[in-house]
Amino acid sequence: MFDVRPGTNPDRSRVRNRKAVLGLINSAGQMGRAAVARSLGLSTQAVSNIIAELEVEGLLIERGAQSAGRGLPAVQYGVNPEGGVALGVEIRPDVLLTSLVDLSGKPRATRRQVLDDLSPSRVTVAVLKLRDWMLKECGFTNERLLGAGIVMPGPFGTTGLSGQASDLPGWQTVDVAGLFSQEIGRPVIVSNDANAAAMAERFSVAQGLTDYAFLYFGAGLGLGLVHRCQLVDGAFGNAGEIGHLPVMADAERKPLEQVVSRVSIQSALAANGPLDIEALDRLCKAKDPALMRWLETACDALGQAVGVIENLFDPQTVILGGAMPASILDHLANNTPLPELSVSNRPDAIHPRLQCGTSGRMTATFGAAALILNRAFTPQSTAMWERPPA
Amino acid sequence: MFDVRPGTNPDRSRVRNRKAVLGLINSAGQMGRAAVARSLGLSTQAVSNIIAELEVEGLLIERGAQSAGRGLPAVQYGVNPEGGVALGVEIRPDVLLTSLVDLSGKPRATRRQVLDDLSPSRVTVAVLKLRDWMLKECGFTNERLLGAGIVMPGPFGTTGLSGQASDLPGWQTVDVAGLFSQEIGRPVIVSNDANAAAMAERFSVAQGLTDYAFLYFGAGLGLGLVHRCQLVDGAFGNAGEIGHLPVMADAERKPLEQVVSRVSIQSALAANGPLDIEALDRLCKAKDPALMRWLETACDALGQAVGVIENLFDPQTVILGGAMPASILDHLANNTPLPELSVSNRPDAIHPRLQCGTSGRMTATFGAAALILNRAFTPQSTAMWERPPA
DNA sequence: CCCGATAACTCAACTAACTTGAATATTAAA
DNA sequence: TTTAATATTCAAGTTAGTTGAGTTATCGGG
Repeated sequence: MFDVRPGTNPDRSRVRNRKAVLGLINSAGQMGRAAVARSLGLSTQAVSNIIAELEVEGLLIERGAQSAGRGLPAVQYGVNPEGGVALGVEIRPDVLLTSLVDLSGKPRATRRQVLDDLSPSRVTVAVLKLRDWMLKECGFTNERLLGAGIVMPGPFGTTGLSGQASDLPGWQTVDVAGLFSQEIGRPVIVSNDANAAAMAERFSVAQGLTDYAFLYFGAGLGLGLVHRCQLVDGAFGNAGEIGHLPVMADAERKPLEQVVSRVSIQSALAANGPLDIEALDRLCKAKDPALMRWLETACDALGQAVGVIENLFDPQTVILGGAMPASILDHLANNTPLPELSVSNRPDAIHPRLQCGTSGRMTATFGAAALILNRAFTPQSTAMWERPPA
Repeated sequence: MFDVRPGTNPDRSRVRNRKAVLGLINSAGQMGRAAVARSLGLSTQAVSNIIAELEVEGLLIERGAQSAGRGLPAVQYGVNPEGGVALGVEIRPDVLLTSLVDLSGKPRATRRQVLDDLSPSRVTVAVLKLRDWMLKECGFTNERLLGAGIVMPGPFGTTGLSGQASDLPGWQTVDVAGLFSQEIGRPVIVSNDANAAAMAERFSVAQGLTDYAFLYFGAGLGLGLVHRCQLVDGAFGNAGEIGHLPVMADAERKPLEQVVSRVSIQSALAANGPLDIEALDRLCKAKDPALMRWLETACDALGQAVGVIENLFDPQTVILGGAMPASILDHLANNTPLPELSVSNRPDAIHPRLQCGTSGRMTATFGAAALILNRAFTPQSTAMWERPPA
């Protein structure tokens, strides 16, 4: 499951340091060699060598010198968006979504393909084809592909939450990461939609944050937790199943998902027939009374959930995103009553307690790619989580 | 706050590898050089050098050769309990508790000192004195002291939960870690009681586990989260404030702490006057009716809380511990109804969903020391969580 | 009972990656 | 104009891990 080798040798040191340099420059926008060296606790020379290497490989580009006070102006380097791309794959019961995201976190291509047969073999074939199309369309060679992130409906393995409609038939016993990495020939990371979407925020709203929670509107409602720049996904990859959190709504105790989710909007607005994101956006902007009523109970329930997340996890901020119109997310972020009895209710807070992130249908698909980008920018946590041989 | 240098150089490599070797051998009990090398992905030679070094320093001891099939029997090494000690300090509003814990996680000495003046200066003086006494009593030289863990009532900083009785006056603005590490001249880690107690379990019930949650009975009820062998303590060190989690009890919505905590026992058994752990133990063993009633509602509420923890963090297990008699913790662990709608409700589960850990008054004090032991056994997570210079 | 396969371990030479210190270049402040 | 400060590079030096050959001890098969 975890192929991390806790031991460090020269090779692995270099890999780590390269990631550290890239990640630092990425989150700072641009930096000079000396500044990077100070920040990482390495010698200027070491950083200089690494940066030279990364520049030759096209991962960094020079951005001219910048004078800051006395002394020789430092030559600035920034991450080259063209330096690499990550493939994002989202497998849903009804559809296969893919995207290509460049090193700066910007989506370059997206694909949406309805599949009648979602068997692993058919999906891998489709993904390979889509990868080639998108790479060609964006003018990237195959060598520039850093890896693929795969998003699938959780929970993984058989749990007390299994057997739902969102489960993919025929995938339960498959080693998904192994399958795809064999086919694609690149590193593959598998996760659920909320975790992936949370990672995507590292390239937008959560840039520079180390600890945050991401509430994701997908089929239901999911939670992605980021601690010290790394996903907290649980022992079996199923952390963040917040949909079943009991909240009070209409003087009743209900699962959060039943009050705050697209399904719950749909049932609140049943009279309008099936609604897609654009339709919801229009209704929100028109202040549709039924939607406003839904928003009121949703805000109230969301406030309770945010309180639980804050007190259990103590994040810098909680971010809302996913398959919802930005107008509704905005309303939720701005009108949710946040509990006073919370560790996050701090007078000296720098970040808002609740804010909006990326919205839209493709959020998790981009997030899938972000799993790979994050890997390129973050030295592996090397805590010893491998079991000693029996 | 985090003084981690993400960059790796030969020196830091060695430090990491030493910790990896120690940690691996610690969790396995004993191992040979070759097995360690395989597990860490290092060459036998590298491990051999490191083990030789650790043996000279007294951190490892030879445990004889063990033949396993064909081939030269591997010389086994185990962690030498005498190799080092960690100082655990627990500062409470009413009392100062200290302990000395050896490398195997076994407490060697404990002290309980009532202080009328809890100012930082008085406490540091007292701690230094207690450290010297305990070191002398156990026959350890000062060089063998690995560091000190400090446990204080949370939450840290001013939050929406501040201003409670458990707050320590005069400590809010103090850099506690800096203060103590200056005085003691060793690494210092500061945390809250639940987090520390969770770390202590790595040396008993949670040995070999990578992901677990620990419910700690202290002044209230706290939660310690361990993910990939590392504490998840939140952006400001305040994660795990589970006491305010709303649960249903007696058909009402109440904070968990009001139903499951020592204070709540005390008010349920008000007729008996003030009760200490031993008194509670006697009542439990005598099946006192009032206590049994309390246990019933507590179990019910606990089940709800465990459900939330499981679905949000997906741990391998949830452990109960702290300032309660083992009899009560046992009852809770065995009689709590665990929700079926949980990702932890898996037919193929290896670990019990809920179990007992260390109980007693000193749990968190031992845990404080465990913070340091854990540091000695776990290579620092080197994710890049340092902010780039502004 | 002996011999060969197997595995742990060590020695010595080798290599990769980072560090150090001197030299050079460029800028701002005195 | 001089001086201090800073970035950068060059070249030599250091540390730690790797490699491959050789040694030793055990098991198991003939």
